[in-house]
Amino acid sequence: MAGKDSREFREIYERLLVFYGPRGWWPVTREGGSRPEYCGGPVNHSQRLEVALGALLTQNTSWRGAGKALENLISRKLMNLQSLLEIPETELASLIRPSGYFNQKARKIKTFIKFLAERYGQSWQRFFSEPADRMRELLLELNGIGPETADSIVLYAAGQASFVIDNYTKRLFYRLGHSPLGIPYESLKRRFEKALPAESALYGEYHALIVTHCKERCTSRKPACTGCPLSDLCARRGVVSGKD
DNA sequence: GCCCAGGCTTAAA
DNA sequence: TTTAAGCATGGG
Repeated sequence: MAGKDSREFREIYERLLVFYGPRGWWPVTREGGSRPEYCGGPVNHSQRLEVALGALLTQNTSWRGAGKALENLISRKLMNLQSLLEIPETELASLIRPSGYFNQKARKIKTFIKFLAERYGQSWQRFFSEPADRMRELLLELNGIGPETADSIVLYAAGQASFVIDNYTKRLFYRLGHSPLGIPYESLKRRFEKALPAESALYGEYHALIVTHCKERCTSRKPACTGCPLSDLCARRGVVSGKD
């Protein structure tokens, strides 16, 4: 089974990479820049923090709104532990309004920031050097961080191999005929991690390509199957349907 | 107006 | 243990 997944998951990856090209995930704001751009992920700790907050802010929300919320924080020089620790939760909520669920998300950000400060103090950057499994475990204990957000932080903020699953991944691999409709998160994650070598660059690119493909082509309502780079591998090619 | 968007928590069945 | 409701803005 792992052998079959291994061949097929790699083939899907190669096809998507050729078709769309490298995605440059996760978007980060350059030093002196005003908004997040796709240029290859974080290279400093302020950017790692930005990626982690972005992962919280984009929960069940389009990236557009999350990006705008990040811009607001960055333009006010708040993308550092001390400022985020000091800002009142209500003020934080008003700044991240465009990302939706702003009250809940403000609380989640506060929870995460307090965790870093209380556990690591001044050397909070050490958090990103925790082993991937340990980091994931710590994140999952925090209110507001579930499996996808935890994996996004481990993979894109810390640069460690942990495969990210999301609804796009579930939908695409269901349509391709590789997994049942309501497959549990951990189950699909394990399949990817067994099928592929544990390389953060590979995991990061793969997830980014899946998101691109599902946003641009394999959409919820009317998938654009004509010209799809995966159509000859797909169990549901040409099947027009409402959902799924 | 309805549907969807790079989820998660809490409470009810 | 599975299912539903709630969270909320913004674009198509």
